[in-house]
Amino acid sequence: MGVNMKKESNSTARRGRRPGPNSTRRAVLEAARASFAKHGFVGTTIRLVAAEAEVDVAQVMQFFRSKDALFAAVMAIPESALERFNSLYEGPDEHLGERVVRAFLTAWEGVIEESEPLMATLRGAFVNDQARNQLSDFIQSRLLAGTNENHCSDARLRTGLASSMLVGVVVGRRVIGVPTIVAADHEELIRILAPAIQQILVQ
Amino acid sequence: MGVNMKKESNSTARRGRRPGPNSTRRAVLEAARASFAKHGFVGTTIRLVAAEAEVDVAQVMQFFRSKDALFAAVMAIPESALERFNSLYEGPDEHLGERVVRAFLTAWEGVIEESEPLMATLRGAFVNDQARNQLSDFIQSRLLAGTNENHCSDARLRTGLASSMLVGVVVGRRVIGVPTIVAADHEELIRILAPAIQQILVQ
DNA sequence: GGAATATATCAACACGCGTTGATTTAATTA
DNA sequence: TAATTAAATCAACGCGTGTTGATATATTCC
Repeated sequence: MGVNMKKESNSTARRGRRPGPNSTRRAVLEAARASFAKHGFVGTTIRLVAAEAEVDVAQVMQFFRSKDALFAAVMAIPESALERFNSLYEGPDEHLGERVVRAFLTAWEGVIEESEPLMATLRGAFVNDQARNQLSDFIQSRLLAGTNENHCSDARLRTGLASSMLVGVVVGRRVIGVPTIVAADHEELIRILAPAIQQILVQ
Repeated sequence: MGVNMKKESNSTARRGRRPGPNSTRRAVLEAARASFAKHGFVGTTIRLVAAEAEVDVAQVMQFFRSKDALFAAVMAIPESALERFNSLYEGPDEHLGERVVRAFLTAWEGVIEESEPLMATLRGAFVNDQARNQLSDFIQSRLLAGTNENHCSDARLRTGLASSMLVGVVVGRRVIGVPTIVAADHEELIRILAPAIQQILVQ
């Protein structure tokens, strides 16, 4: 009784084929991440992900149990993106706005392993409840994670608004594709946005 | 030869039943507007729109030719919303930011006949090319329409960014539903956002 | 009345989707 | 070798979708 030990094997190790290098699973995950980031949740089909990863359709369902589970595996916000926001409040207060804008731009437009899950979450937030909650948490509390002051409701609102506005800039650049905003480079954006974010955050 | 004159009728008016009060068409349009605004383009099914309007499915396809055409008819940004932005530059410059924020909040959260097409366009921008272009134009040039100065590229970028950020706030409130941002009322938002938008617009 | 036209209803098509089951091949251990 | 287990492939199901055609019922003009 107790735990389910099959047969009389005295070894706890399971027998049979060990999981291989799992290169296929990773290929599926990367194809899915790219597709979810580019086409959104409903615009992504398992069949196309499978084709992109050069894998059978049923294989995708065997690794991940469903399309929702596959999406959940993709949109897990990577640690590297979260850590980017943890040390924002260290440093001179008069440059807080600039540090925040830089952190956002780097997270959303840096290496694809970091930005694609965020884009997938953003696009999915319009359709998928889990993505909506995750993005809500990100907007609400990412900028608050670095500070250890008492968060009066006004500070919570201010950080939430600053995050929303920067997400709006990302939407303008990478979803809607407003030409003028797309054409601007990071330093140009920082020069204009940093003072405004600064004003919102520190009153 | 010439124009197509049927029979020898000397009257250009067509015979047969004249279009009725068209109450059904309007009911379909209102149901579609609400659904596109609430559930987005892909989340809206013609069958549900027809059911909501208490109309047969094929009727919807008879009035509007396709789902895309129905969506196009819905997301036409109403004149009242556009006019809201035409007189923004009349008045003291030190209150420009406040006027802009007020115009956005009123357009996006005022009466549903005005805000629903905007919400439909916003949600559709993630899937539909036409909606994306329309929203891009709105973000790019709505704030510029009121001014008659020479638009240096810097001013175009600044107005585009201000619009994107305010769209981001709307996304946070009405799409993602960030609790703190949803809970804030208009005056609270204006108090925090107006100075930041002011700073972006007038440098 | 009778022709002409708009409005409304019914049933079905073709397609792509997520998902499932059966089956075969490959790798690992007793 | 033989058993065990994972990886991979094939074919299909059930469902909901946008869309279409045939058909019946009103309404308007000659």
